[in-house]
Amino acid sequence: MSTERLGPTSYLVLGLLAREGPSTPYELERHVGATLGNFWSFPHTLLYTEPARLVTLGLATERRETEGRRRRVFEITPAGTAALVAWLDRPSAAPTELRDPGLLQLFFADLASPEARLRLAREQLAIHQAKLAAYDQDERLERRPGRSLAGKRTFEHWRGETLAMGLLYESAAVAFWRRVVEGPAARLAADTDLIGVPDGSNVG
Amino acid sequence: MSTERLGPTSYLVLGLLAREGPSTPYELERHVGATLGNFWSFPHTLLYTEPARLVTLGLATERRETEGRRRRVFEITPAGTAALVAWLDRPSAAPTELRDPGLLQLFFADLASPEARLRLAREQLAIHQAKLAAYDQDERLERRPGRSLAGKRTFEHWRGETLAMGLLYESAAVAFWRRVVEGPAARLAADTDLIGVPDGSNVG
DNA sequence: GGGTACATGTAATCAGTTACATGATTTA
DNA sequence: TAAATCATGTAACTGATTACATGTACCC
Repeated sequence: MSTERLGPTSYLVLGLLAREGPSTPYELERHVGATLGNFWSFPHTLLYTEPARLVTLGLATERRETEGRRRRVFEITPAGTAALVAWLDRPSAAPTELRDPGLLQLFFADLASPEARLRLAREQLAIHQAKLAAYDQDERLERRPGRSLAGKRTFEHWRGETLAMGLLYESAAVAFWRRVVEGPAARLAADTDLIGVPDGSNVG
Repeated sequence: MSTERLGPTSYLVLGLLAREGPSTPYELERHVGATLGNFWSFPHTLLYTEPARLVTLGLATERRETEGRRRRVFEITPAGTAALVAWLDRPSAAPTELRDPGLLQLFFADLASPEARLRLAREQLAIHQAKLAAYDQDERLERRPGRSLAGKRTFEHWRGETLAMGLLYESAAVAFWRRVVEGPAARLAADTDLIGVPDGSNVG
């Protein structure tokens, strides 16, 4: 069996199907958007085509609604669960890909005008501040009392844990771009307290 | 002119050709590996095919050595420089892609055994600690006296600045995974001082 | 002079993206 | 009932990855 034709997207879908039960591509999209989608984009078309691929591999089944929107509902198979668990049992050693167009532009900023460089830094700072604020908002909603259903407890925890990394990254990015805005004179990544408390106080 | 058939890889090559002058794919590869390649991987084959594409677009020229390895040397054209500067003048708004297989596995760690989860966290911690140590080593070499040639000064600065973001990210990752290793009890991303001084003291 | 690491490429494939398109539900 | 938004998909394309392959220089 070609068990090694599976990529990150495959495991994303398998994992969501395992945790959330039978799902439509749209439901997958919603879940992704609320979690990993914050820092790892999965175009919606992927979440329509990937489950179909999993079906051909015997890792999921497809059922089509007969009424209304006639949506396709996918469900994980035992083989799918096995593949997922096997993947989880073998920690990935692949390095993080940090693909940031802004950083790429900064890398070449010496080839353009100082004004362009400053504009870049300011826009990037704004972008990351906005993202950071969105995380904070998210977290506040999350902590809202009366929302942690018993069964959802575990999921919410893992969700929060993973999002914490995204939040941490955005904090770092804000600190970084702020330094860039302040100019080359400021020493970079050489001070303590580069990253403050991510509680929103460093967003404005 | 199809000026919008250019992606990040195109600008990477254009930028390097602009800054370093005529280069072979292998030279491009070396430069990338020492800088952006630390957190944004560009497979070496890309650096052979992409320059060729730029040639067809009139943004670079190709010359082939006659002796020895008969390497292909690429040089940026005025049109190429123009495209590069135009890109730098229009700051990108595309969000950062943070594609981390380890985080993906953590996100689904509740579907496997607690042991698998702990193993994952430990391995990720080790990976990021090693990366952080490598950055430190790099920086130490960089600061070595008698190495900053006058003409190289500017480049070295931008290089260092961009690398600082990678270093900052690794610091955050180390702090993050350490918390994960310590268990769910520890509150995540809610304390001050999550990220220590990136001087190597937190690598061991 | 044989092995190893360095260096240079080609070709096929495929995951991911872009472009396009339409149906269903809600709201005003 | 028209407009807007939500939801659901297909198909073409292409940038990136994988697999393969070979030549050159260096070292022992």
